[in-house]
Amino acid sequence: MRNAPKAGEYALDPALKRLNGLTPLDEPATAALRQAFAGAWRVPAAHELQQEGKEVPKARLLLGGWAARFRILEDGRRQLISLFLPGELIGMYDHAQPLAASHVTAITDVLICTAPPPETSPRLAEAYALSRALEEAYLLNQITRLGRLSGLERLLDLLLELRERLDRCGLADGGSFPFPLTQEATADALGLTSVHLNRMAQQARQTGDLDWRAKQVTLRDPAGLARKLGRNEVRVSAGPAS
Amino acid sequence: MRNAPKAGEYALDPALKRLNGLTPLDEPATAALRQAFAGAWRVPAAHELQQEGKEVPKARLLLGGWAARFRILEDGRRQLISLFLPGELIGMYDHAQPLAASHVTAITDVLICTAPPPETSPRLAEAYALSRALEEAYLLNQITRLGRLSGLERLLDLLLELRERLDRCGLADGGSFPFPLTQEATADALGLTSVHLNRMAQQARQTGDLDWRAKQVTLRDPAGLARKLGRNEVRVSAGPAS
DNA sequence: CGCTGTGTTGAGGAAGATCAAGCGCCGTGG
DNA sequence: CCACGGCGCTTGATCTTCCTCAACACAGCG
Repeated sequence: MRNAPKAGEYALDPALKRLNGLTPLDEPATAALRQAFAGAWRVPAAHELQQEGKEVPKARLLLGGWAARFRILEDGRRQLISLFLPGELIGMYDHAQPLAASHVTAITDVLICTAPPPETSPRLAEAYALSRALEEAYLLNQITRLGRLSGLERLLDLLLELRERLDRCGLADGGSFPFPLTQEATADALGLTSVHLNRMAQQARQTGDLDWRAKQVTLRDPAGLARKLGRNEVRVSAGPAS
Repeated sequence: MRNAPKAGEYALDPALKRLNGLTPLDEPATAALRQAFAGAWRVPAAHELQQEGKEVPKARLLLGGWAARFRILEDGRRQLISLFLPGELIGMYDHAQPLAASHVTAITDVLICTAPPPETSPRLAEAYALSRALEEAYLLNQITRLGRLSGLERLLDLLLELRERLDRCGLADGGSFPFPLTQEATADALGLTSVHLNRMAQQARQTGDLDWRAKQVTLRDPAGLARKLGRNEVRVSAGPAS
């Protein structure tokens, strides 16, 4: 975790930028968010944020760092279901006593806070709704990735998605972005073995599409790559914003 | 579609049974639902209910028949993302002008109605929330299925899930239930080719675990099979009801 | 300085895809 | 009534992708 910043180093901007980018927030919303940020706490890498089958605590907002949602089978096989990036919601449900459908752990050191309730402001509620719709769309992406793409395609498709998502909170610099997952964890996300993932990564390097070292990924020509893979940007609302 | 009942033949029970099983509904909720049922309409098999990228019309409730959510890649590869069974919600979102993240088509002839708004009653809102949480849990199931299970495991795991879901609306009879998907469509759901799926099905037949013919599936000993696969029932709430 | 975790490479094997053909069933039209 | 055609299911042969097992290199860290 060499390159994972300490929790104290995180700017609060990414989360605010993402939510505000989903839909313009009003004064009560930003005020509530800033107050929530003030009560944020840090969770070190590899620690549990949620345990499958246990009751989900209050909805939380990820302010900095990466977390992952996964399931483990009885024989040890592991599937990484999705990733949580800065500005994304963890465990927001509308029903009583929700149970976690998966584990969640911190991948890097992580900064989280309690999410202000949607009743705070209609604008905040709208931002949450959009965030959850995006989350669902990412799950659908993951399903088609695992079901119908080859190993190499899966890797590149995932990286393109992450680039797009990080861009929403200002954490992508062109085709470059932090990528704290080990190859092992990446393989678990893509339904591959780490050995095979490694070979696919080499292949992507040799074609020049990918530079991946020291927890940092650079995609040469993300737009062209997306076109080649037949991947288009995720949109969940016909409105002017996202 | 020989065995698909005509839309007119559907009882309205399944949907009501499912929703009421999620959380006990009150008088306003059941009244609103019955009124919505009265305005239900029929969509023939293979017709579109929703188109990817287009704006989602009002939220709908599936009263009878099966529908499927899927994506198609540019080169024709197809991934069936999830299934909609009687009593399940289609296209309910909390934000303005939602865009469909996938296609939805009717697999059998289908009976649908507009879903009464959640504001109708807090009980109805709770039922919707639980329904959506279950839907998310099924997506997670699908992800681990595609990512980490073998072909044979995928088939049996999916069938176990469908049995459980149909049981919620009273459409499963022990280990037996209607299964209107072709092998081709089933393969698309499981990320396999139809040829390979066929072989896995034969294998399951030979071990006696599965009887699948004429759009009808029977699982011998679903509980034992679930145990063998390490699969446990889906629960999304710690409350007394599901 | 040795340990552990992560990435890399090789050789061989298994799961699943592809290509191709045939069969039964049913609806359609002559 | 029968011939035809299409669709869904089944089977065989061959090829590719991905997995398994094993070893080693390298870096960070106690």
